[in-house]
Amino acid sequence: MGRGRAPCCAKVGLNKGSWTQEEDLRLIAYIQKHGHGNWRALPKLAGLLRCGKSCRLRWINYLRPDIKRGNFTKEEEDTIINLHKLLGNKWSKIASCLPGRTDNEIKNVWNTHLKKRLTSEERGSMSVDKPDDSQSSSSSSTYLSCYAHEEKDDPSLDFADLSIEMFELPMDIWGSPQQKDGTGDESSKVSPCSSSSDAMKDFLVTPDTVIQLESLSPWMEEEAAMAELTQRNSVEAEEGEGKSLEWLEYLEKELGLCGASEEMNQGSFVRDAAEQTEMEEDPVSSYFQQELTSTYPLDLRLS
DNA sequence: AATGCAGCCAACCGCTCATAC
DNA sequence: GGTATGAGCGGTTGGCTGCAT
Repeated sequence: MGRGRAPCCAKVGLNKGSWTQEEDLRLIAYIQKHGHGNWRALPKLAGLLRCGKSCRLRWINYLRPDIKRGNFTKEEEDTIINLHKLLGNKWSKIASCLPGRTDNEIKNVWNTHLKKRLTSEERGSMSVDKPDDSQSSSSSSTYLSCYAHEEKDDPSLDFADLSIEMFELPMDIWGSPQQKDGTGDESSKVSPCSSSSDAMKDFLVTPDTVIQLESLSPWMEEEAAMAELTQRNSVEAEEGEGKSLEWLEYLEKELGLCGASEEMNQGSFVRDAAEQTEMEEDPVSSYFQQELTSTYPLDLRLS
């Protein structure tokens, strides 16, 4: 084990750098339809000139429906700091304690804000607890809240609702695109290669997305035809809502959020005895038991 | 208005881990 | 048990953006 390995794919002729809106759409559309059983094969099947790794990263860090965008709350920052004390640079583990946040995001926040904040605090500037964080830690200028959620500073954010709402967005794309955000996005310009934030924003907001999708790869046309057939043959296919729920369940499974929404709905997180025991031995769970027991829907799968 | 600089974030790279054969 | 492969993780970096001069 652990011998390292050859690159996940021949990188010749593959795109690198920022993802375009079209690439995002392809990826989302493909995963929405087929899931991501095999990352390595996915780009080819989806008609993407990317390596599987890149697709995975893009999905996990940006396109996943349950990504919580926006500023980190004070609570989240504190959680990160405390967990970092316990775990060190185990970003994925820390991320697993912060629903909707990715390891990459947390790592960035740590490196850019929290580390500095801690350093300055350690220097004895404790008395000057400047709300500098609010500006720095969030980098609000570039942190696009592309889903146009009002930021809830409440860490007990309704994760289930968030999941469902976000998850439904792509479905809208296929059917009736809606403007999720009532604010009316003035910046509806498509920036072809930018910053993914823009791509995503456009993807979500622009009502013309369906047209854009129609112009995508051949497989999508085939898929459309197949879908039509399926629609005739399957009652279930006509149940958009049912499909949505299935997809949500699938996504939750895939993303390890299994049962999160149910649990949230029930207002309690029931774990079996084994898990409980495991958690008790775990510094992270100890932390949460002490500090945040009822706050976050934990999905601690610490190895 | 132009330029330089610093901050920030998305994406890449290289490695390890997990698992199937 | 050894090997091949897929997936995941953490560190690093490229480039965009905003601010200061």
